[in-house]
Amino acid sequence: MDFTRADALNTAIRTIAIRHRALAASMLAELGLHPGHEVVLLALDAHGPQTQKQLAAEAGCEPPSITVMVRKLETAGLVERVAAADDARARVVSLTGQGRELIEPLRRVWVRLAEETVEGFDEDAVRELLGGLELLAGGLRARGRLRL
Amino acid sequence: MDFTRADALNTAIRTIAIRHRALAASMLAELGLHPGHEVVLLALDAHGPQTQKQLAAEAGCEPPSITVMVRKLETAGLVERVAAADDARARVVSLTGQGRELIEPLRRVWVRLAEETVEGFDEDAVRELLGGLELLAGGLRARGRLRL
DNA sequence: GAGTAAAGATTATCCGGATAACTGTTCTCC
DNA sequence: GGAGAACAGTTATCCGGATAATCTTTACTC
Repeated sequence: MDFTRADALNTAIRTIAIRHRALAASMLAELGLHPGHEVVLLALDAHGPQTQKQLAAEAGCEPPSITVMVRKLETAGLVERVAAADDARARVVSLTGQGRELIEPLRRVWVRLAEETVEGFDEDAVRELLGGLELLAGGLRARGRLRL
Repeated sequence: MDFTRADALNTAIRTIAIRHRALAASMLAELGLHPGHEVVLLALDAHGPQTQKQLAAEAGCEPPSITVMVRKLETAGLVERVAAADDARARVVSLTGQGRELIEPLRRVWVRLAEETVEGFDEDAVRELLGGLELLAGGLRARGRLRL
């Protein structure tokens, strides 16, 4: 690949990353959340109570990041941690009632974010783009240097 | 847009953002750089000495981020800042000889990163994907809440 | 069963990047 | 030409996310 093309690709990804996150941040702020928290909450909603290790895998980030986020969500009253019955090392995280109440608004924000992200794209373009993004994500995930 | 689709889109973008950055970080580390620095160096190489405001615009991030990165690049000896001749507020940043020497290896790393990112994609798929990413980036840039 | 390896979680410390607040300079307009 | 708005930059402080190291508990192996 020539440099111009490579730069265009890397720059586009960087720009999308920064802007999508900024947009997410401004929308999530309405719910008192920071970007990253939504992933944890949605994962808990989708797959029920689970350990932080599982959460890390689902959220696509490292355990220490989960520890911190979960602690903040816990002090915010959205989540609770209890020691796992069968393993004293593990802690099972689950949504509190207050956390569950936040899920519906959160889902709406999540949809609005996606819609704004692809605003101006027609149906086919979105489908094509989504396909490409998922391939890209899959490829990067596979050859990532990360532990997960 | 339904939730499933929205989630797929948001998650893919988040995953790509994290992984691409992680991949970049591991490659840039070979040159002693952190992600973000390369954007500044490449901008200086592409468009010559410029103020930090211009750098912020080119790098797609906020002035305070540029201040810190430029200071680190300066202490690393890759960049130097001189007061602008016509404006005592502004500081013009330029590459040092040592910084210029890093450009070629950096460009190679940048190309390698892009190649690894789209590994497995054929020529047409890359072109299509790049087009979609640039549209996405443009749209997000346009409706961003950021100052730039 | 004892001793070592592996795993879950946490802490500390680094980084980029954001906003808010502040400093100092330039511009504008009366 | 003097007052106030606008602007370049910096600092302080927040956040997510990463790695490395540590602690505790479980699992494996002899």
